[in-house]
Amino acid sequence: MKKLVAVTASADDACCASLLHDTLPVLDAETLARAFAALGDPVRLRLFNLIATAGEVCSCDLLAPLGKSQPTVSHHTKALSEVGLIVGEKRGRWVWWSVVPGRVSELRATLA
Amino acid sequence: MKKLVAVTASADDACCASLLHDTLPVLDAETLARAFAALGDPVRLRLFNLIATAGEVCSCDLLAPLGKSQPTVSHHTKALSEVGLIVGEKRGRWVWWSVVPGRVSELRATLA
DNA sequence: CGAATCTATCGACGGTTGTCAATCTTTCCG
DNA sequence: CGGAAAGATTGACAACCGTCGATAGATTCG
Repeated sequence: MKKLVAVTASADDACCASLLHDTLPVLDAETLARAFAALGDPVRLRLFNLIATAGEVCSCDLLAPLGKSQPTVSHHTKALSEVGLIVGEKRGRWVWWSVVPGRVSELRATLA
Repeated sequence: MKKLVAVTASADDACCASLLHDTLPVLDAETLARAFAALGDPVRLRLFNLIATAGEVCSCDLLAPLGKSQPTVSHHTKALSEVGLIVGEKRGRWVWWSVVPGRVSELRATLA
């Protein structure tokens, strides 16, 4: 562990002024990272992109474009919805998925 | 596997028109997803944010704010640089890290 | 009610990942 | 040269993740 405060004036033993403070609170980082991680799988990223492009998509139409089994697609939609990136509305037998614009904006703002 | 084309006019056996095509090429999704995954760890997201905020940071100043061991920080900087989000310039004994704006823009564009 | 269909859950398996201690490499300076 | 310091690499281990088959739940239709 590095010492946090230089008591004496000897600054030549450090490469720079240091004392960086976290602009991203640890708790927020945890939540944001979980959202980024949700997009960190190629299948899920394409899934997210399909929904974002189409506006509203039902699960049954995601199997063919993604080339994955039904349980796998269900697993991924759950992962994306758990971090708030998409939301599903059940209409009859089908579930219609759409993106949550506000949540996406938060991620974009983190990359400013 | 679901049939991709409805030969007959019986559309009542599907919930919608389907025939979604991938707007995100599979290969691009692979690369983009790896970048998002790199931001999908809380420590790495804070690390990235520290560098983005400070503009230029040397590795030795990242240990204290992150509270992680030197090998772990090195592991994370490597992960971020391998996906092109940050780049390190070696000056003498130290390595100075900075973000790659173009790469970050690509990620932001994916969230448009 | 009963059959059919869409979706979610469970269990399991193989692969990946975050972490640290120990060690090696590179660079500076006396 | 030789010691010191920064950073990278290696090895190991526990935890997590993507995937699928099988199964259960929910909803519509006959």
